Amino acid sequence: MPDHGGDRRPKYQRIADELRTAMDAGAFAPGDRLPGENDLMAAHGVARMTARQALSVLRAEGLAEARKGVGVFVRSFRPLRRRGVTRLSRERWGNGRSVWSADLGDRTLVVDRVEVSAAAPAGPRVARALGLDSPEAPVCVRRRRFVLDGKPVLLAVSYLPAPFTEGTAITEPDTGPGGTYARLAEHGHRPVRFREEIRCRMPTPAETTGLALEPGTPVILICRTAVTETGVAVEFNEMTLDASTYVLEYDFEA
Amino acid sequence: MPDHGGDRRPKYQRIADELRTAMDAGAFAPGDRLPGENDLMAAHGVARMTARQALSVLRAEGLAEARKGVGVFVRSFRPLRRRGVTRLSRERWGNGRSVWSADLGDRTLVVDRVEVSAAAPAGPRVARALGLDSPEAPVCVRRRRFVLDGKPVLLAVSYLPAPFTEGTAITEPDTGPGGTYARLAEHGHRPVRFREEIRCRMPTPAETTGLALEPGTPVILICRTAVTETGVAVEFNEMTLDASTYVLEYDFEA
DNA sequence: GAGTGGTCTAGACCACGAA
DNA sequence: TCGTGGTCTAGACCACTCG
Repeated sequence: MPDHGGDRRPKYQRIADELRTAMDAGAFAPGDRLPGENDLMAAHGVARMTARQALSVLRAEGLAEARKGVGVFVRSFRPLRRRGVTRLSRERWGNGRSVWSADLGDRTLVVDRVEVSAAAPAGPRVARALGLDSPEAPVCVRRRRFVLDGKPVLLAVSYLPAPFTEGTAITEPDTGPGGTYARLAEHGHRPVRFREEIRCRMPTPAETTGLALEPGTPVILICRTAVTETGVAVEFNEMTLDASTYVLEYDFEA
Repeated sequence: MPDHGGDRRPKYQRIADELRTAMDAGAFAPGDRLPGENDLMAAHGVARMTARQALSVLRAEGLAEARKGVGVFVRSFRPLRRRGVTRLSRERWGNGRSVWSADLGDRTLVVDRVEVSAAAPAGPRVARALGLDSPEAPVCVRRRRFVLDGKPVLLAVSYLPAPFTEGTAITEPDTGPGGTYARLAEHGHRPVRFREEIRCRMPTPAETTGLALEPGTPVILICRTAVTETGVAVEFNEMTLDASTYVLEYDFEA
């Protein structure tokens, strides 16, 4: 008979709370091992599935990660800072201190995979974002995966209207010094205005494998549209970020 | 006997995949009822816990929500757009209009709860963000909850150095026309530069209750620092957003 | 009252990693 | 080899919603 000991809350919630409180109090540091299923069964006198459910709560919250055959451990959060504005315009204004201090600015992202298609149909969504007349309009598609210290952290798919990329290095895996935007500028299509839209949700199975995500890790979606001085959209970039890795930063003026 | 039918993947994953694929194909529209635990047990010849685990996968992905005693249903996503740059431009808050008005479509976003403390110790984190000398330095703390059509979607905690707020309406629940920034401007502390830092993670239990979140819904954290022309930080604002409600938007130039 | 999802038990076999 | 977490079964009682 399930005796809740004067507490109406489910057992697995109380066990999870107890562990979470201990973690907050510093009893378990990031990387430390947590009590396993067997420990919780013995300590709380519950069945296997109940102990398991308690741990699954912590994993779903992104607080713990299980390693098969080893144990359950406290996850750590070491953010990678992405500066939305200054990264596209070399200019800084140093006021306003960062809240999440662990700034790994010196680490460099390595492109893991590149996949380029010189011309493919835009499709309705991309055509609308780029302001193209037809969903059949050809676009250059560049897919890339970025890896930080061996762990994939960012998937990016960039769409550019084919007329702007034909005969340029943009259709090559290596776009050359300055990257895509430098090539666009050389051909008179320099992007000057940007819009980034940000969403956040739980990952699809494809994203989970592509980013090697732990359970309980959301993804951040950034959709960037780049526009020239004359108001022509030259790039639509869809990025999928491991939310346990990234902190986004935007500086702007009133 | 666990017969995986020539497939190495777990049964619950294959069941979840089947439902997810059907949802993508449009067999289940947002709001539609999905096959329940009993349906899946019968259809796939599995035990209760296995069918349950399959559904829990979809809930953890934010795709489905369970209603006790009723069934499991496809979740819908109706985003609320938050414009990070233009919403803080001077014209917006200079003319007495609420900065939030621009965010709304046909829906209404109202402040649900306000809690103001005229002077409290900043604490190390806030002191650092505001560039205060001491963690004991007094700050005005304003806590607010915003509700959209009856559902809480945003928790905001704003910290302002007490010297800038003493004797102003900022220490009142109602800050008056133009809000906090208008009051700051009137006393010679007009914020002109802003930095917003964005993170995303799974919610804490407090956030889950405070925002009435469904399981499988991440939260977006925005930390905004507002700085005057002379480089003095006058506000540090921590916001917690229901990620299933919000889309953030940032416009900027190269 | 019937059906639903929420919680829980007491077993079982497996794959994995470390000693 | 041994302990770990991953999966799965076959039951059970409960609270909730709806007709």
